[in-house]
Amino acid sequence: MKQEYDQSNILDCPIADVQQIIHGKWAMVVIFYLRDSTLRFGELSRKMPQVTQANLTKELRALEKFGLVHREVYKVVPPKVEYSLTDIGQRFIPVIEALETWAIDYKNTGHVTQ
Amino acid sequence: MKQEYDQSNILDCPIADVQQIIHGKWAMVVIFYLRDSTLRFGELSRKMPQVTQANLTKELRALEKFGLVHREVYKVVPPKVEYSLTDIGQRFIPVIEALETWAIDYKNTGHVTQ
DNA sequence: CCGTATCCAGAGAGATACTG
DNA sequence: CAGTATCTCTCTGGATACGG
Repeated sequence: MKQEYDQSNILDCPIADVQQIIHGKWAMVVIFYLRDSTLRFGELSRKMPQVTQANLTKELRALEKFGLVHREVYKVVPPKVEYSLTDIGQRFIPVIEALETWAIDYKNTGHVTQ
Repeated sequence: MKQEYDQSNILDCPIADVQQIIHGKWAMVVIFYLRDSTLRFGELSRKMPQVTQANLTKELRALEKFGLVHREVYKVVPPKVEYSLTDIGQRFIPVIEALETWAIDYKNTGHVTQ
């Protein structure tokens, strides 16, 4: 039988909490693309062709649930849905920027992913 | 049959590359604990009681493989193994710090994980 | 003390087809 | 246009036991 443990207080380490929110494979990439502008579902989807619509929807729903992304539905035909970062979502941008800096550094020092 | 695709060039988005490296559940937590000092395996293990030894080993091997963590083995009895951040590993610390700042912000604005 | 070797279960990522 | 609905399948995290 699987052992029970309290996922809400994994460690006295704030990083572990973040992991709860940003564990999706495409979570940070979505935030990356939304940082400058509001995007429609199709626009986002075209920027991330490797992600299926189903998975993109799941990721967006997760980010919405955790309050990082706002979903605005327009009652028009054809349907129009726009995604944008919330306030706390915007405050995540410095993390993305630090990550970008590091990624470039990583490549420039001869490291390779995979 | 599963379709082949090039994982090394997923998107023209540097964040996607980082995801290749930092996808382990405990990767960032390990870096968090190693940022100030070199730690022995047992010390690290005690700081992260939720992680089994097997998984901690796996994560450390992965981080070593990607060049973020250095593993120093002392040929003594009993065995002594020390882990520390490499140069490129140290340069990841700003990301961790940005993440910490955000995590605190996230909680202070009434958000909850889970 | 610091691991390795197995095994298993579940989450999640992908493919595909369909709908208001 | 912007999703659902399924189904599969891999990955990896967790449990447990053993080894130099």
